[in-house]
Amino acid sequence: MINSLRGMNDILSEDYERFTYFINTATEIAQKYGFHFIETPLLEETALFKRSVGESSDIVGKEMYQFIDKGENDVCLRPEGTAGVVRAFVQKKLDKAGGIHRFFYHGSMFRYERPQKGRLRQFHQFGVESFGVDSVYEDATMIMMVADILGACGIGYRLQLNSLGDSNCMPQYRDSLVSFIQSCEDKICEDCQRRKSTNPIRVLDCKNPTCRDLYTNAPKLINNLCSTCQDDFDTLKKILDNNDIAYEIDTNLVRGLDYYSKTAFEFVSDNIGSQSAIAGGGRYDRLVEFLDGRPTPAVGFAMGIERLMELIVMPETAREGYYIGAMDEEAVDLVVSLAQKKRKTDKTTIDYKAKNLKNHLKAADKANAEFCCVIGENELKEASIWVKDLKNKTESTIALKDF
RNA sequence: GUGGGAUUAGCUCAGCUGGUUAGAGCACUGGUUUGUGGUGCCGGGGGUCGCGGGUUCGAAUCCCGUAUCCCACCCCA
Repeated sequence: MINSLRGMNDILSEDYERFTYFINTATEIAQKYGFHFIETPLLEETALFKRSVGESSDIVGKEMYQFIDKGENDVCLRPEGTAGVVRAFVQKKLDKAGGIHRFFYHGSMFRYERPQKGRLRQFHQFGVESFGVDSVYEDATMIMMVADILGACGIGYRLQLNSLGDSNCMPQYRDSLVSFIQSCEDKICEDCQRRKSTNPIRVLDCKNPTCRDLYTNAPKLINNLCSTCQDDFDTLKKILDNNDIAYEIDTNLVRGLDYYSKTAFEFVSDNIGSQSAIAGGGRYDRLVEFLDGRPTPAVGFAMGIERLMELIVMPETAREGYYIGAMDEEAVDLVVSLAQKKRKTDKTTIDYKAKNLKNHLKAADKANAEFCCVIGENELKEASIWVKDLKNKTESTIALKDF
């Protein structure tokens, strides 16, 4: 038997119901916010991710499905969605067109990681990207959209918020943090030594108790924001307050991707194990120009669909449509024709085998049909069909021409 | 990539320190009280016990390897 590859799942049956329910719900909401669907390729030039996600990130450093194709192009399966959307945005010259462009997408992402619950090698994200709006109101709107989607799916969450600063204040802060780390370099753990050069802000999030103690005196980004960033962050909090969105400030919240600036947020769930981030996003005002576009402010988020799956509260599925069966072999052909006719307007299932009434009722019940329709000896004689409403438990025999 | 646990029927699992034809519940399927379900009764099919080696008279059970899943780390959605 050939099995699927490690970390790659099939989605079917109940999972598929939940999956499509989520996509449909999220799509509907994104459209209400004025976003338009965009589909970008699963395969892109490797350079795209190196320049956008950043070479220092784990994603690019060790998790990409990267290979040389038959044309000797260095390509890889997309590990995240934003880079491709930005590439498309620039390639279609929407940056030069100006104005506001809002997109949403959903699809497979690939990361070569060790799988565990809520972490797969092929997984699915739903995301949105907004281009051309520098107002922090757009950041707030993104957060409210995530809240709406999660709310519509009955999913509880905590929202964590931070500001990463911009090109004004971030580099300065980074420098001061690095020199702080250097001051106690001999005492910190191995991971932090590595983080110092790859992603220094991450050290603040270290779980090692010794490191934690040392870092209590480290400079805090939140205290080193420039006035623009500080004002925007204050405004963001005010907007969320006004719209009844609860949040926690997490000064250690760092997005793993290099392109983020200013607003960073993460929605987490306490009910799905250690992979608790269910949505993450933020502002990335510099990314469009990193990818050779005209400088364009942008903000977006992505949600991990697999992590949401078991949290989604599905609506009750009501009985629907018809089940048609025959009690005598002679009626089977008639039943097939009737079903074909009914299918033009309603969900209809049939059984090709003649069975007694009891078995048909059982089958209709299992198919979750609203009506169980049966043709037997009596009905065949008088050109009628017996119909039972399985919800109201009422029954009647009606002429075939009225069925 | 590192460390730990698990893997027995379609699903959830039992199977004690190795001992004859490997079990349960649910699901599936057939028959039933001669045309009334979801909630009766009786029966049936289905497992080379993840895979490959080894120890043994004998392995689901012990050992080694391997694959996958789960947990923690790393990191992220």
